[in-house]
Amino acid sequence: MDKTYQPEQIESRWYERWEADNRFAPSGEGMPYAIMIPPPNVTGSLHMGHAFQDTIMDTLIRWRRMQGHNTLWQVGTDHAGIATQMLVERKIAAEEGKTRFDLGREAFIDRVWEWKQESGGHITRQLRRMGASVDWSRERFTMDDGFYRAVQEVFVRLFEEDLIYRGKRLVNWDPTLHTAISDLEVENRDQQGHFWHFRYPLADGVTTDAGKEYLVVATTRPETLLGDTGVAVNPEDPRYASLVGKFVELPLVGRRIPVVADEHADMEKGSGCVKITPAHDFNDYEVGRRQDLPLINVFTQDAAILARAEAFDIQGRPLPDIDPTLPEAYAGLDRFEARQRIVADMEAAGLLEQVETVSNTLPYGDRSGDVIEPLLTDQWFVAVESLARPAIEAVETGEIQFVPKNYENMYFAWMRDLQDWCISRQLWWGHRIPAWYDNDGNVYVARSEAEAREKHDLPAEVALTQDEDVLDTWFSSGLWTFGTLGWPEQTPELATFHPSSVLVTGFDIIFFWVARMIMLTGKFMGEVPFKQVYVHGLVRDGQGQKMSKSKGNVLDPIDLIDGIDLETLVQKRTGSLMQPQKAQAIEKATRSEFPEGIEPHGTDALRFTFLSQATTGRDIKFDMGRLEGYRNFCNKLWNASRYVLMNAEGEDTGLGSEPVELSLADRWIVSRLQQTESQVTKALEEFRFDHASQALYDFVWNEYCDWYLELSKPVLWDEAASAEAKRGTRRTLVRVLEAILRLAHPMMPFITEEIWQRVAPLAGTRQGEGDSLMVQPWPQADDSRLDESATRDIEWLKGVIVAVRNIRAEMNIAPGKPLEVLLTKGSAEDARRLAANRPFLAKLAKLERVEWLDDPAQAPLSATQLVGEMEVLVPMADLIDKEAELARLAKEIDKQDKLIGGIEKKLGNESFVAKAPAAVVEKERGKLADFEASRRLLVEQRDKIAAL
RNA sequence: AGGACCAUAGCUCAGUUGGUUAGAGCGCCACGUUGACAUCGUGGAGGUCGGCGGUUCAAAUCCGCCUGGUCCUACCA
Repeated sequence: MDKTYQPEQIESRWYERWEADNRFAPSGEGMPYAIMIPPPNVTGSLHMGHAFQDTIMDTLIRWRRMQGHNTLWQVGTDHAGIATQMLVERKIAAEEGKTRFDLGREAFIDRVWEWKQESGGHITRQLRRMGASVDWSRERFTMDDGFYRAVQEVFVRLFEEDLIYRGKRLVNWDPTLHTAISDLEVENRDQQGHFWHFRYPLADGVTTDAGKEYLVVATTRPETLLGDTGVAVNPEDPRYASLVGKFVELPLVGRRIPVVADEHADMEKGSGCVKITPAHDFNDYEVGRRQDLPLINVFTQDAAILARAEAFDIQGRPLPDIDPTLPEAYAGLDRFEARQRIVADMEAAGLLEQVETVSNTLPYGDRSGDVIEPLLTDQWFVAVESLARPAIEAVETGEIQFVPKNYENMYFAWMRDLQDWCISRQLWWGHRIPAWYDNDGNVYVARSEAEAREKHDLPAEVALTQDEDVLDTWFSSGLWTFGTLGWPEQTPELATFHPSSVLVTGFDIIFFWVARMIMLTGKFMGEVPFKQVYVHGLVRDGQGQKMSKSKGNVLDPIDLIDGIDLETLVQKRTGSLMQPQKAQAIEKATRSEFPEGIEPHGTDALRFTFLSQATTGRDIKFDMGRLEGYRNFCNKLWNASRYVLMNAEGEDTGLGSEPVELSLADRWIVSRLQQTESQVTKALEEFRFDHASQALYDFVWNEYCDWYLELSKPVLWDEAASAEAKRGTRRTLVRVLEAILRLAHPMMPFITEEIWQRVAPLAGTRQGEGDSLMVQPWPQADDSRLDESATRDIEWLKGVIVAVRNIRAEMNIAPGKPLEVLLTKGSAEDARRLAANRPFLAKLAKLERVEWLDDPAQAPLSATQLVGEMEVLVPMADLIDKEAELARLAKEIDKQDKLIGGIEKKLGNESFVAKAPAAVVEKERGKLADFEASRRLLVEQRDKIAAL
């Protein structure tokens, strides 16, 4: 083995080997355990969130695989409608100066497929780099033929059950992308805005109770005035009671619109009167429905003002009786321009009463960045009510469990207030809606045009055109758990692996995806899509900032693995920015944060870092320091293995029938191993990856390396040690390491496999050349191997060694200087332990001589430390700096006094003694005795030195 | 406005059902190259557990209020 750990070499090699050996496919034996990967965007690239998520899934899958489960990690990618279409549109625009309309639908879609072929392998390659043990043979893409069949089937069946309908509804419209988007794709941003108070003259000579000839309404959106179809007042409002049923004359337009009573109007706010624009505001739409007001749309699809408005009733039927004329002056104006003109015209007409500056929030499309417009359009919807009920129940009954549990509340809150789901998108890239229209506008929903004709008996002369729209991406991803397993066919995989075991996902897509999967899967499979949902937080940068290209704080997981030099990193972060003016600041920050670029750390270290930071339900501030620390941990494991191999390869490791003797240390480390195995297993069961990684780290570094390897040296290197003892220690070294590798493998697959290949033959666990750590049994703790007496003995030994080290440090004695040590005031047990551990003590504490002193009175002047009741003495003679030592002792005594004081106070409290459990009281008494003993020793020592 | 979550060492975080001398890693200080490892070893400094109040014999832990932060939902006519 090389002297230093070099991850890049071993990682790609092992992944290829595993894949070639078909290690990732289900074994076909054991209990099924399945995870469906949240499908990343096919043309996307791996970001920190993916890397984190993939690490968790892979750890679970590898762990369960080793436990003997029949594991399937289903892999695949998503076509990601809007995102991908926009990307290709931009690319074509940049390269050829053409729009998708120049190309036409078919040619454009061909181009998207081309782009998918070109770039679609990127993210899957990166997934491999992360070590993801997904079953590549089953890779799916949401636009595959098979998956499309599932999508069509679901659409058609839902339609046939009246759970899908088409209608003219108010939807979130993106004026840039020209498509409807869901509520969830809308991002609310705080803004400084204006609040205009307008006078709406009352018609027919009516006046208010206060004698005014107008009502005052306030709005942040004056341009929608053109579409007003009413003014609402609160039914309880005495000021306007007499006006309900009367009319106002809509300024600039001249339309007569009624004053209606509706609870939407808040008496406390403004004048108490609200203008109602049902076609351009979601609340007003509801008021319109309640009050039977017409809907008047005044916007084009670009959100510019129409020349002639479009009037509909609440069912979306045209209302020819309403005069659609709009003032010519505004026709074709963009909404924001129209706003200014309308405000100016109102002011000129003396109808502007007041302008307030207010802060409000505006809806933005999270893809386009444009202000979203509520717009009346024809769309397809899923009626969710009947689907939501069982979906809520599945979580209520615990059939699906969220981890951590508090996300269930978030889920319930959303599910109980669910609006019908708009599933049509005015895009080209996606699953085209399986609906056909004849020339009369009749709609036929079927799996194909042929089926539509057959079902509805339509002769060939009847021309049918397919709906232009495609489905919301989340409609298809909602079928992910069963669609990937071959549904609607009843495949063996579907029978075996559905429901899947656990979904690993970010809280940000609980609504987009998780909820919809539960609903659609419940409907079509009659069961839940997964039994548990592990919800993790967002990966943020070291300062807690969201990573984003525009902030220039993005870390690429691959760069953390392979390293990147500063110049390349700067270029990566500042290249092709939307706001190039930020480049300088980003460059500066990057140069100061990574003056040397980023070192390579390897996949295993990155994975271990993610796991160690995977704490429950909170965001992760990615810590470069920990990444380095865990890279060092890999190195530690590497070097410990080198030591073991150096001492075991070519030697007798106790596999044969020769007698074997286990030392105290051997028994101790085996005992501690059992505990570690329990801890790691328990932590994984609870999704506490931080605990699992911590337990492993502790055991490997602080016990196996720091103590056990050191304790093995006296046995292996001492000529006097017996062959049986050497065999026992070698065997323990090798077997414990082999168990460590199995325990660590799900978290750090590469380094463990590499080492295991060398170590396993010595432990007798490798079957042959082709064997892999991936399929070794998961370590199971054997409680019969817990050894408390060995543990106590080793703790004693560690205590004495640490005591001597302490004395060295305090007395400024060179670490290498051989010392003489006396032990005194101990029990027979202490004496026995000394006898049993003499060589270990000598080696680890660098002692020349260690003697038992029966009579404490004969102790020479010494530096002392306490181990239990026993004193550890290092005779100091004239080496002591009197003043310094007295000061140190005084400080120590003071510390003990405080501890003693605290406990005495406690024990002096009658209620404590009376009410606290006896065990607690006993424990306090024991502590008191300890502290007092320490104090006595310190005082004795002080007096001795003071007397010098 | 309502709700959720968070606040522990300079930094990133652990701390199961209340009883610990409050922990880890990184960073910091001192010392150290003998053959696993300087990507290391040994020792150390550093915290009134955000603030106030309450429950309790006992609170980092339970309850209330406050402050600060993150996020979600709603509103913003």
